[in-house]
Amino acid sequence: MKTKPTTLVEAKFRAVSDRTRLRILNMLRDGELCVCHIVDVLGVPQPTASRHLAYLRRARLVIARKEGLWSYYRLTPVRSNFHAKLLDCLACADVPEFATDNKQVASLRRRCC
Amino acid sequence: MKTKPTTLVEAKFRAVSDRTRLRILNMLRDGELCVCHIVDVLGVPQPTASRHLAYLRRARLVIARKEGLWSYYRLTPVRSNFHAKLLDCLACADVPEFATDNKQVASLRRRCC
DNA sequence: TTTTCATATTCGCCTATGCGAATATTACGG
DNA sequence: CCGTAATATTCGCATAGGCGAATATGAAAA
Repeated sequence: MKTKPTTLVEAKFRAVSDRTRLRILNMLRDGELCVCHIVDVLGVPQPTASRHLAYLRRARLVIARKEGLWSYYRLTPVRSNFHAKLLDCLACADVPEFATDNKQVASLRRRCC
Repeated sequence: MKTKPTTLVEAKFRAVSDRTRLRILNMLRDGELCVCHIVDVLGVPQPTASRHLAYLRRARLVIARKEGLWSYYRLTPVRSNFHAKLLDCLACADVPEFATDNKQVASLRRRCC
């Protein structure tokens, strides 16, 4: 078994090559959110969101924080030039769902959850 | 069958989530190369390189130019902000093979092929 | 401790895709 | 028209990963 180990670069790129995960990362750009809100905005079953969040965690793109029953996710602090540039890509990625997602997130934040 | 259509953003990210394709894109950053040189530098079978080049073409990341028996590939001219940022990511991606690839490419170019 | 709520993981199925090997295609020389 | 060289595509197989459904985990409440 001589499978070449996957680099973190590849892992990060693969992580952002899925629509749902792109939407999650975009939602987190303005700060942390709890899983239940992410589920609401995405409109997907909770296990689906959880699986994608785990994927993003493995790629070191998000970090989770526990508080009682709730888990809050946020973007991992940028430590490399590559990571910074990758987030720049997100900022100008043309994903149809971003617009409505952003509105819903803004609305959630206004209700100060 | 209600499969959501994949956006070009996702396609581009998926295209760069493979080591071999990352190496190809990196090699092309300084200008076009013909397939046989790409094969040599990568050290993979010709059909493998060809398949990855086709993948990159579908994602609109590279363009091919035919000249007699040879095909020359180069990076697609940047037309979107996203595309530009994505290439910026490549420039600071930490991929082990880049260093030696760059040396081999530089050597090829010096021999003015 | 039993229940309940929020989240995470597992399972089964199906598609996407990587790879080696074989084959097809295309263009040129003879 | 053949043969050959350069490149592209196809096939068969194996693994990664997406999804729905079911289940597990973990913490707070009763």
